[in-house]
Order: sequence, then structure tokens, then C-alpha cells
Amino acid sequence: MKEIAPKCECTELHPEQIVHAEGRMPNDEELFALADLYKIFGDSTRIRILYVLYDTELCVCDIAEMLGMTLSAISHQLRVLKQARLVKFRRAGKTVFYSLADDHIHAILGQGMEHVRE
Amino acid sequence: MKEIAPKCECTELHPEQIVHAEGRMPNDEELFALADLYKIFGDSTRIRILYVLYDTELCVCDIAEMLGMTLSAISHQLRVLKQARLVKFRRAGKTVFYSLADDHIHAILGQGMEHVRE
DNA sequence: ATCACAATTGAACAATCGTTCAATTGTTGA
DNA sequence: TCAACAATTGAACGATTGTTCAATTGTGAT
Repeated sequence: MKEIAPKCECTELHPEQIVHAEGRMPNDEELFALADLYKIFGDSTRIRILYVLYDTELCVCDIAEMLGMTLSAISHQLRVLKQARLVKFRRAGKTVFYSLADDHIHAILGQGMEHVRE
Repeated sequence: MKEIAPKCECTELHPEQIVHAEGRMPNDEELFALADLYKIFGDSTRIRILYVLYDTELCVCDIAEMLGMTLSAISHQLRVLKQARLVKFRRAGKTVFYSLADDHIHAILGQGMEHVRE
């Protein structure tokens, strides 16, 4: 018979905390969704895009100009932001204008910035 | 004489928005720090660690047990969280107990979860 | 229809990241 | 001093990610 894998024994020292912690854990689905949300914010190009759009709508070309990046790079990231519903867009002729999807985004950015600045 | 690179001309369409947006952009240093902060939250293992520590201190072994991962994997991630000052620790004999660094972390997690759940 | 141009897309590449494995550190108790 | 064990660390691997380049789509003007 094969030996079972060696198992850490220290958990028996604090079962109360474990039971307590397990009792209020969000479900896995929510935890993964949360990580995915933060993943979107976790890139400086995307953060800068969100900030140039903070209270203004701009076309892709404006954004590329302001951030000193190519149209393609910006467009790729706008796609990510669009899929995550962090930005919305409207078409006007050849031009597409992007803006933040809702006020929630401001709140999240503000919260993070507060932590960074302290 | 070499031709200058072709330049997008659309920015001339909305210089007002650009000036406006540029006027309230945080400096680059802050923007990069913000992206780096969110990068830490943008991983499901780290998010789960932060949640098991939500209001309890636990040792590395407890966390590994609860998340069904190896000690090594957890320890590596705790190191990342420690460097970002999202968790703090205290040593008690052979055991090291981790907990959230401050209440700000709760606020950030709560804000994100609110967005995910809506 | 054709041209100009804003924007999008796909493939490819380098760079970054998370986990595993093995070795090591640090502390306790015999 | 030595054994046991919680925890940390470094190297290596595969997987994911952001940008570039080239090609393409979609719209408006001639």
C-alpha cells in the first residue's frame, strides 16, 4: 500500500479561525470575477486610458496621441476595457468616441489612488 | 530630405477635451503605482488569500490547507503581498501568522466586490 | 466606384507571471 | 547537538500578456 502524502499538522492548532474564515468566504465564482476585474486595472496603459477618459470623451486617435502610443496598441486595450464594461463608446462618422462606462469606475480609481498617495 | 512620419490629424478636432483631460491627469509616478497596486489584486490566489485573512490571522500552513495549495505557492504569494504592504505578519515560535495590513484593504476589496456583484 | 483615413483585427514576438520542485533557513524540543 | 517541522527561497517551466506590424473593415467625401 502506498503511503499517503505527508500532511502538515499545524492546522489543528487553530481550527476556530479556520471555521470562522470559511464561514464568510465568498464563493469561488465571485472571487475569480473579482481577480479578473482587478486584472483589468492592473496595467499602466489601461489605467492611463481610464484617467484620460476620467470626465471627457475622446476618440482613439486622441488617446493614442496623448499617451504617445500607436493606434493599434490603444485599440487593443480599449477592446479589453470594453469587454470588461469599463468603457462605453459611440460612433460619429469615421470617429469612435470612448468614455467611462459609469460612475462606479471613478469610485474604484479614487479608492486605489487614495491608497497609493497615503 | 526624409519624410516625417505620417501623423494622425483627428486630434485637431477636439483640442478642448485634450487640454481639459491633460489638466487633471495624475503624474506618471502615481499612475504606475496605481497600476502596480491593482496588479497585486489581479490574481485569484492572492485575492483568496486576502479573503481568508479578511478578519482573522492565520499561519501559512492554514492558508495552504484552506486553498488546497502547496506551502511554497502560498509563501511566494505572501511575499508579494508583504512587499506591497497588503499583509503584515508576526512570528510565534515556528509559526508565522499573517493578517491584513490595515482597514484600507477591506475597503478596496469591498468596493471591487460591490462592482462584481451588481 | 474610388480614395482617404479612423479604427479594428490577427499573428507573432518578447517579457512577465504563477506554480512546482528541491534545497535551505530558522525555531522548538529531546 | 540533533531531529522535526513551519516557512522561505531560487531556478526552471509553461502559460499568459502587451506591443508591434501588416492587413482589413467601415465610414464619409469626391
